[in-house]
Formats: sequence, C-alpha cells, structure tokens
Amino acid sequence: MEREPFEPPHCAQCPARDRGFCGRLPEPLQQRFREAVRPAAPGRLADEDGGGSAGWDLAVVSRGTVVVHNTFEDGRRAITDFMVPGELLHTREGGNRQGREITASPDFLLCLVPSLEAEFDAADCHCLERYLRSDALGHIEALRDMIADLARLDPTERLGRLLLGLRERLDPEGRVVNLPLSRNDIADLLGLRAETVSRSLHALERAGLIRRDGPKKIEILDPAALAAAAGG
Amino acid sequence: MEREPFEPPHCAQCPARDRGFCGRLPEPLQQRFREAVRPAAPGRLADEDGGGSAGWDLAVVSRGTVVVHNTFEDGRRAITDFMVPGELLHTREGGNRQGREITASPDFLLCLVPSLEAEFDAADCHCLERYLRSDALGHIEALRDMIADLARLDPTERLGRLLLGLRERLDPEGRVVNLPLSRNDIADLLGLRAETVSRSLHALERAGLIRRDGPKKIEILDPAALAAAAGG
DNA sequence: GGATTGCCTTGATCAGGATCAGAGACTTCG
DNA sequence: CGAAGTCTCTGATCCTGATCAAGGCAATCC
Repeated sequence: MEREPFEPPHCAQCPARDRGFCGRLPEPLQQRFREAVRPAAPGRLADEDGGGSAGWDLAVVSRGTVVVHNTFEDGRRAITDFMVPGELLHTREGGNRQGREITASPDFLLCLVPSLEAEFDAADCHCLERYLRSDALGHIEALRDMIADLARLDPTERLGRLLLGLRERLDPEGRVVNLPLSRNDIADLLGLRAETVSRSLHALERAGLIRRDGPKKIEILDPAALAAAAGG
Repeated sequence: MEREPFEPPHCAQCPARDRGFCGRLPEPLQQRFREAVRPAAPGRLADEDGGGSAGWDLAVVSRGTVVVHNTFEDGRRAITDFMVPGELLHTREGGNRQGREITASPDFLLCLVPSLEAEFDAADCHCLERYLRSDALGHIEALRDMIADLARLDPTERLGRLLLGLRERLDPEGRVVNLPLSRNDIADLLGLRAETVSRSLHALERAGLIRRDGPKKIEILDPAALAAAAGG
C-alpha cells in the first residue's frame, strides 16, 4: 500500500496528506499537483494578497486554522468561515472590503499555486478549475447550513452541530475533537457570548452527550444522539 | 446605443438582460452565450435535477425568485439563500440532502446550458468556467456577510441590510424596493418571526429611514442613513 | 353581497440568552 | 517563586425578541 515514489517532501510531512482537496483529485493529476504546489506562510492573508493577480490562484491549508471574520463599525465581531488542514482557502481578488479580514493560527502553513496556467497544461488546468468550482459549490452548501443553524437553532444545538462538523472535518473516525478555537472565537462563530458557550458545553455534558477533558478536548460519547439533540 | 443585431428573442424580453451574470461576460463571449442559453422552467428545482449529469451545467435566473431553504426535523425552517433575475443558481449534484430544498416563485424562468462542453469550444468553455468560479467566490462572500448579520445584528439592523441588499440587486438606481418575499419568508431568512419583521419595519419607518406603501413596496428614504443604522 | 381564507399588524406576557460581576485555572514573565 | 495576565467557568439580574392572542385588510369564492 505504500506509494511514495513521487511524493514531494513537504507532502510527506503534511498532516492532511490524504484528506481534503489534494486527496480528492484523480490519481494522475494528484501527482502533478503535488509537484506544482509550494508551501508558504504569507505574512498577510488579506484578500489583496490572496486570489487574483497579486497572490495565488489556489491555496490549500496544510497546517493550522484559517479564520475569516467580519468586524462591524462599533466593534461587534463575527467569524464567518474557517478552514482546517486539507481544505481550500476560497478567496477572491478585491473581496476584502471594509471590516473583512482573514487571519490564521500562528503555526499555519498554506500550499500555494501562484498561477494555474503557468504550472499546468491546458487539460489539467481545465480539470483543476472544475474541481475548484465543485469545491466552491460544496463550500456554499456548508455556509448555507451554517446560516440555517444561526437562524433557527438554540445555543446548545449550534454547539452540538459545530462539534459534529469539526469531528467530520478533523478526524471522522475519532471520538475526540480538539477545538481549534477559543471560547470567544466559538462565540463569535456561533453568534453567542463566551459565557453561553461555556454553559452550553456544560449542558451537553450533563446530558451525557460529551465529556470534557480540559477546555479544548471534547469527547463525543454518542454522535448519533448528539446529532438528534442538535436538530437532526 | 441600440445593439440588438444578434440578440436572441428570449434575451430581448429578459427583465435582467444587461444585469447580472450575462451582462458581466466579455463582449464576444456574451454573444455566444446568448445563443447557447435556453429558457426553461423545470418542474422540480431539487438538486437531483440541478447541477450534475441529470440537469444542467449552468443556470441563470431570468424571471422570478429562487429560494433555497433548509427544514429541520421538527419543522423549523430557514431560508439560506435566494436568487433574483440575472443571478446564477449555484447548485451541485448530490448536494440536496435531507431537509434541503430549492423552490421558486410561480412565474419563475431559468436560462439553462445543459452542457458547457457541448455548446462551447475549449477556450470559451474554459473562460466560462473561470467566470463561474469567480461568481461562486463572490457568492461565498455574500453568504459570509449574511452569517455575520445573523450572528451579530439585531432584527432592525438585519432588516435594514436586507433592504439595502435587495436594492443593490434589484434596482441599484431606484429608491423603491419591491419585496419578493412574504413576511414569513423574510422571518425565515433573517432568523426572526413574522411579528418581529413587522415591528422592525415599523421601527425603521418611525425612524424616518423608510416609507411603506403596502406590505411589499418599501421606499428607502436615505440609503446612507439606513446603512449607518444597520451596523455599517 | 357575504363568507372564507391568507397575510399583515398590533398588543400583552414570558423566557432565554446577554450582561454584569467575580472567582478559579493555567501560562508567561520578571 | 510570586505576580500579572489571559482564558474559562459560574452565579444573579435584565432585556430583547419569541410566544400567545386578537383584530384589520385584501383577494377569492360561492
């Protein structure tokens, strides 16, 4: 089952080597892609650097967590999106208007392709574009689900769905979720306050659905029951 | 300023002829696109029909309003997205899981391209794919903004931003917004109840920011002031 | 015309999450 | 080692938007 022949060194060390965007590409293209991609941790992640001419055509999160947030004039803050290793960082040139920002955890690392056309022949390039669009459409569905959660679920249900989503994205087999965000960030993500996040975690624990081991480590005792308790 | 020579009859009658996706394409491709596109009102808009092999590669809303909504097990409902004439209907094959639905106003009409590859040569096809991805990325930003609004704005602010967004999308020059949704749908869109929507509209009116003329017709008296009152 | 229906609006009450306040755990740093 | 700071948790109170209830208005139907 080993197949390391053409795998570049940075991919061999990638915590998300087989998961996410890279792993979903068809085999022949996957090889080409791994050779073309370059690891980097750009100083700023704002959109002026991202997508478009100045930055890159394609970016995959390799390590760390990338967070997209909006800040309103009076300081209210909301996390509107976030990506974990293996996921595409969807951004667009000029999309970074007033109050929109992209940041990342200190240890973050991206895999970049500055220009698709420079790195791939026409056929591969076209194929990649299709995959990029497909991933973007999938991301749109995920954001729509988030909108539904914010609109209609109570704090405990939102938290339950966040935990299930994180498990799916970080380690679908495992039972333990390592929260990549602080209480405050979770609050900004779920439209709550940090106090409410604390209380809701407590409620889930008292209901026997999770077990806490320190603030970040959450064990999901019964995923199906948690899903049922979180609005289906 | 007339330039009707190659414009197909359905485009000549399209209420969104020059706005939206079609109008943003570069000139030469725009001609080809207008010839390739076919108007249709598919019986079902669920994802099994949309995107992917069974349906179409590309769909632009020509007339009516298309609404995406999630329903939770216990009946709670949320509108997670909607498109007005000129806008792309982003969907993905297999994306329509339990509880996700797409519906449209009775008078709706789509412009479809069943298969990009069958209708366009490689270069145009590639160019269109890029435009599709760009539009999808723009849509992602819009959904993120919606998430921020739901997370951090109060009902009146959400309503204000909805009105401003609708003006921008339906008639950027005009001062009057014709709501394409009922009170209940607006509530499901903004995470509120219909009663609260009513009260918030009343509040905006009393503040001198809008004027109501029947339930659907809203005149925005001072867009800048409304924006300022809606969190910037 | 009168009745029915669906949608919108307004009023009164209630509850859930925000807010305010403070204490405990862990890390960093002098 | 102690001190300062950050993050997390818990308790008490308040306020906003949900809920319950009822009335108005327009369109449709008989």
